[in-house]
Amino acid sequence: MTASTVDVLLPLGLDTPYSYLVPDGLALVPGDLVTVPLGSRLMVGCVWPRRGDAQAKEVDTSKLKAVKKRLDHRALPPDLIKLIDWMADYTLAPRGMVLRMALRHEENPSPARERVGVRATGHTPERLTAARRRLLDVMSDGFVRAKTDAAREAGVSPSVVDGMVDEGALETLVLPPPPAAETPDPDHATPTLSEPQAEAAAAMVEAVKARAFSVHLLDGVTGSGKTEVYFEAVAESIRAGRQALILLPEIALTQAFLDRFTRRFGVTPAEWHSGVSTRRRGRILRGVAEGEVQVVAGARSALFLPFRDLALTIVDEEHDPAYKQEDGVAYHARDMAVVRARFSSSPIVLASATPSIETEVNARRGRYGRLALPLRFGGAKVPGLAPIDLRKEGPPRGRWIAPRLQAEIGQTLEDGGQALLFLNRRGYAPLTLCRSCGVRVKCPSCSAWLVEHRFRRRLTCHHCGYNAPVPENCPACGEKDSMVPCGPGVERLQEEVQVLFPEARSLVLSSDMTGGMERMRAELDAVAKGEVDVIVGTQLVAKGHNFPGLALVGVVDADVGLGQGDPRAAERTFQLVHQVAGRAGRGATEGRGFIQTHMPEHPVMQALVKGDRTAFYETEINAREEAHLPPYGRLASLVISANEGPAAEGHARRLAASAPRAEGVRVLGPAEAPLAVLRGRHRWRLLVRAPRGFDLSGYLRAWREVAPRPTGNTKVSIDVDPMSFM
DNA sequence: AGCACGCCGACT
DNA sequence: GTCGGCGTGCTC
Repeated sequence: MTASTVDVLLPLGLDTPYSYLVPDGLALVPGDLVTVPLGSRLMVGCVWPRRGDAQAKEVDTSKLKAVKKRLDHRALPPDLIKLIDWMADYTLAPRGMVLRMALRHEENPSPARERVGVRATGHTPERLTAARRRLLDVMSDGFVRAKTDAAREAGVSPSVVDGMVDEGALETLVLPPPPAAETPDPDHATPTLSEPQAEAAAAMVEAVKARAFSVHLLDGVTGSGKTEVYFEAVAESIRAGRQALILLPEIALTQAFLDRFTRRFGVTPAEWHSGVSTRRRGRILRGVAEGEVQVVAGARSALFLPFRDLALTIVDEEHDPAYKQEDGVAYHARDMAVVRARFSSSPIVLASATPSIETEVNARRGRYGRLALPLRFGGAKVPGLAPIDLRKEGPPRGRWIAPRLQAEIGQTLEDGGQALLFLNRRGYAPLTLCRSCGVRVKCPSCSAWLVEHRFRRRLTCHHCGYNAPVPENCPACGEKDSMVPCGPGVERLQEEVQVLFPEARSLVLSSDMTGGMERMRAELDAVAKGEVDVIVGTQLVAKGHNFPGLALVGVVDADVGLGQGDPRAAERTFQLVHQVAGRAGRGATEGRGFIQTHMPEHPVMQALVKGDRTAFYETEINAREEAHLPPYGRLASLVISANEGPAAEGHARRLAASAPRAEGVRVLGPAEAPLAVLRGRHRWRLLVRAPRGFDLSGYLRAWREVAPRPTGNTKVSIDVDPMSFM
């Protein structure tokens, strides 16, 4: 009689599960979370399905240790297990590292702190102070309240509550844990939809009812009411008592989104992102696993939540590059969401005003259904963009606002409207150099310039976080007071606004704003109330916020990132500028937009100026097809990093030399990676190009088998479907 | 990911 | 002579 064993996958850099003995009386199924001994410590792992094929090497039974215990609170559902296996195969990451992403948020299963409530006993104490009287008044309804709530409602300090408990006027009792999220009401406020909106909504509702895998592109310009439309599909999944996941780029999970959700469903959705406390996440996780939490709005990590009955996934702003995770396991959350939808036999909707080329092509090929929304009837218009040719009518030296844009801002302010200036550069100046010797201030551990943040009086590296005070004298030649800032950032642009329009109230909105979420919320409120005249913002302003009073949008430098010939840069510029332009004219007023550029003839600029989305997609899709770039070809990038440059380069060369031959596959490089040094690591890169439909992961796995092992501190990281084409 | 083991340089 | 740096390999 052989003792039974299970395979347990551990959240480590291991690709294969380990076998453990199962103690008598413990029933385990795949997906169960268990504590197991590993070496000298205990750790949480997940019971994994046995591979169908006879696992090649059985471990010596005498070596097996036993499962310590099963964590009772939840198990990973089968579709999530499949997703983890699939992702590991696809990305070449160790299975355990993918599992880690699904377990990360519950390393400390919250020891649910007991909440204590109080209730009136009817007994009145002998000494009644004013505070005590108020408290008893509030409590006289006989309801149970949390201690702090009772104190707050009565306007007394918590010690008064404690005093009344001691006197016997109040009794304490343990409160049940609060629900992870309130139940959304699918019929709270049903919207009036235009005909095209209703059609798109109906198609999505049908897809939810079908309980089968399907992908739809919900394609509608800013202001066409995409959110309201997909909310109808969410409502259907709630009605069916099932679950919906709404993925958003972290930065777009704003109050504006939550407000819209609340207006539609009466309550806020469960939020899942890095800003949510561990305790709260623990509760949401449990609720999701048990099926009580019906709607989660979350950033990409929400993809790994253990939904009990996933009925629908929405990927909002599906084109957003924030969905791509670069470090650790390299994956694209949008693509993985599609895979999970397939494994859970449920529909997924990709929503965007400016779909990625990949998604657009999938829709054109008919692989994805397309639900197109025209502009909202009777609503405001998306502004056209007037080009300002910086070669002909640029601003004077040291300024960034061209005379024509200045005049337009002036006119807008006179008319009482708000203006938004968009510049995708944080800080004061992207470069600081010595006027005397020309030296540029570099990051000591990255190949990047330090960016001045005048507000904080520091120079900062945007790649590693290094920062130092702004030097008064040149660090190279010692010349006094010779350091000058070069180029604009949003802070410097605001300075220019203050000079040009001394009366105007201006505000900088960027991700490194101090004060966190609350400050940001307050600032946005101020904007909405019309307390701000000119907003100067980075890409943050493009995402999700509504500025009802906005009458003018100025794109200060549309050329940022363009010109190096990276097709992805063109796509990104188009998407970003298109979105920023969409911020204007969402209210009653018709907005106007201006775009400053050195290359007005560039196809991207032309498409933006004419508001011609179709032209952009035609040009870009043709270019991709001709160059056999995704989605008409496949790419993988291998970054070889080491503490010393020659070690990285040497290994990159040996690696390239060991590449297996395959029909249609080319290995390009090695070349220095775009950021040649990052956090003190020297980086070289290989790029693999393969035909469409080629099993790139399989090829890379075979390559890794025959490749020389990296030694010392050299590391190879693989990115299948990288964002960068260069 | 940890943790132990082992091989090399520089100190009480 | 030992302490301790890190590079390497193992954990069912």
